[in-house]
Amino acid sequence: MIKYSELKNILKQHNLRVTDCRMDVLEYFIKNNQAFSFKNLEDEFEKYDRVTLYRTLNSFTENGVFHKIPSDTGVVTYGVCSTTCSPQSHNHNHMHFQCNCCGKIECLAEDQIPEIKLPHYEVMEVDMIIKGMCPQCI
Amino acid sequence: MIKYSELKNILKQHNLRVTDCRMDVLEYFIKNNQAFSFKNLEDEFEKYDRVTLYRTLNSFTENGVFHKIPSDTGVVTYGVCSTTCSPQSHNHNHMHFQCNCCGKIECLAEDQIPEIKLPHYEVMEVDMIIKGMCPQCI
DNA sequence: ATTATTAATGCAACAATATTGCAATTATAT
DNA sequence: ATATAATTGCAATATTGTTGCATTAATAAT
Repeated sequence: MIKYSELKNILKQHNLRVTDCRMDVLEYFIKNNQAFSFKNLEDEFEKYDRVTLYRTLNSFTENGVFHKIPSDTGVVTYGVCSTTCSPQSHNHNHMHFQCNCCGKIECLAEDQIPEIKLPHYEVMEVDMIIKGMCPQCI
Repeated sequence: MIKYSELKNILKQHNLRVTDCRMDVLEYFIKNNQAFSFKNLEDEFEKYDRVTLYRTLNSFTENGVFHKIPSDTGVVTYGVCSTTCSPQSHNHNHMHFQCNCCGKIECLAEDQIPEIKLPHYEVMEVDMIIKGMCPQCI
């Protein structure tokens, strides 16, 4: 269980004001340790206006608290950035796992991403989406 | 330049009727050798109704002619599947490159995808999104 | 602790994106 | 050439995301 003061510090470290909505959303992501879409949040936090949730996701993304996770469904999900990310130096290499059974999306350790070399290209960022079965569903 | 009869064969091989819209869309993808979004098609093919283009993309995807390319913008783009793909056996490993400069999205050779091993997980499909600069933009 | 300043929230309206039903049309098989 | 079955275009609808603005709340300054 993450402490209130820790959540607060994360917001402050990213130059974000501390508000109820931001605290609740951030806590929800961290305590579940998985990625969520806007729709997930809308269902979970009916007490907040849709627009506020959109803006929360946007400000978190712009300020390096969250990163967007690519998907081929048109539905973007968001994950908490590793602690080394900031608005200035954002770690752009991510590895994500999506379970075909329960649908859960997780962020996996970045150091597992193999180095990619492409002749004639300049590689700046690598994002891997791995689909399959998670330990709980096997 | 791809021949009319070849395009026709691709459609027939995937159990799709040959229509003007499908021929035009497929030719557009193949001759440009890159990925396009719905929006791209809508701009290119004003002669066809938006709904028809949506349905064309969906039928191509469902029948293994196209595959969807993940993105973190919420805009899905589509790429032509390799010739070995069919509705029955679809090759699910893809490597895509998106140029941060010109925006072009390309499908890269599948054999360049490194094998991923995740303890406790069952990996079924790997999709890599690589961002950077393409040869033309460097 | 109180006040001034600045930012976030909620609401309404709007914009963009995607889907469905159905009649008319077109493609394929016979 | 005709029958059958699928695709198209249009209209309506649903879903998803954004903007402007008055009110409210959070931080900084006193």
